[in-house]
Amino acid sequence: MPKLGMEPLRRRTLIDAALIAIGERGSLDVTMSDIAGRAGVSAALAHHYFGAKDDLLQAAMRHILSELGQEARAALAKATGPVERVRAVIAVSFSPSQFQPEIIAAWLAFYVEAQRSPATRRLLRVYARRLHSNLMSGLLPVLPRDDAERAAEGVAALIDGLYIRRALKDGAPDAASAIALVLDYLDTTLAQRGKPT
Amino acid sequence: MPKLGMEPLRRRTLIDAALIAIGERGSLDVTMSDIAGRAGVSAALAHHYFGAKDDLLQAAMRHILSELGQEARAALAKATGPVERVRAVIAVSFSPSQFQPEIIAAWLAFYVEAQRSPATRRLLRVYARRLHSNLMSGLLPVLPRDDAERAAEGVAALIDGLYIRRALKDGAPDAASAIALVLDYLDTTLAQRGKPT
DNA sequence: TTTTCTTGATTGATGGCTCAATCAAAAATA
DNA sequence: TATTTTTGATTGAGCCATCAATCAAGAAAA
Repeated sequence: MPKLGMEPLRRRTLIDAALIAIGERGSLDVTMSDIAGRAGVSAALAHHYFGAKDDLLQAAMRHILSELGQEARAALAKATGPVERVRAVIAVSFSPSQFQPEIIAAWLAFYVEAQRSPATRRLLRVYARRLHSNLMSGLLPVLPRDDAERAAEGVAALIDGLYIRRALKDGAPDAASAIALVLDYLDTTLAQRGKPT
Repeated sequence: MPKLGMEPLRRRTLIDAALIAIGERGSLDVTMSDIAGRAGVSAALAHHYFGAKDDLLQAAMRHILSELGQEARAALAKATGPVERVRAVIAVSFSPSQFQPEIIAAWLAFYVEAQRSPATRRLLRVYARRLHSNLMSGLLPVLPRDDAERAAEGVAALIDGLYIRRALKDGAPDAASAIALVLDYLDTTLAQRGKPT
């Protein structure tokens, strides 16, 4: 029985704490002390395990990205047909674990960070490409390539837009109506251009 | 003949400088010295005219909001019919003066700031409401209220989403294809649900 | 003991903001 | 007109707080 060191536990705890802090403040403008405090350790320890603050933030970003990817894979596995794949991708984007103010605030903050940090930009591009390819895997069988591209771009933009609007949480759409809106867009597009299902 | 003081000139210059700085860095993480330097004055003077840094940033936000509003009013005035009004709103959102990386980066940064600053949040809500009402003024005459609401929400989300995607400037859509995408959404929605034009 | 884990204390840098002082031009006064 | 006074514009210098990052030394575990 391999005895694990503290490292994985600490890293995980610190990442969770970082995401909570980011979510609460709504930006990456959080101090290492704050994060470490939430994790119940000293700031020095956070540096010990992550090196620099940026590395911890990167790890946090990677974490939500990886969770999203996991959910997406699971949902795609259950999808029965092409269009179902697209619906699955949409549903995951607005699942309770993703479409909540804290996570959304973190996403937004990371988008801003991407302007400055090439590493973060790279991560966001990975996400964008994965989303695009997931959508295309469902759209290509039922739409001509050009229309599929357009539809994928539209769905992706809709998702991002609904996210950002949710961040203002004023008349922000809840998950249900957000999903409905995107599905409506999808159905309309398919009805107009798609091969019959 | 009223002799103007330096104040309006300086305020304007500083606001421009702030927007350039924000656009370049891609976030509100700009120093007063940087902004003042670009404006060719000392940091102390910036404080003299604006008080706190937040006040200057607020003013900068108000400025781009006001420019957008002006363009929108002008475009709406020229619109001949309801649907033309909607098209005008869309066109303005992607006009060269708005849909450029620096301005978009500023928008993004302000969305993040809104998480922390109630004043900024208020400003963004003003924008959101104005956009919504502009869209509705064109949609209500040709769509049942519920469908109009949905369409307005969809168009708004699409616009925001295309903005945020442009910020990553990877496979980012250019203005032309962004407009095309939104117009396509509009036409499709109208074709499906609208009264004939 | 040796190794791992953890922290308090410290440092160096950054950056918002204040303030006293300067300068120029206008206004008031002589 | 010449002189004094006032006022707005402007800045350099520096205070002060915040924070990321380091380090050396202490606890805990092996």
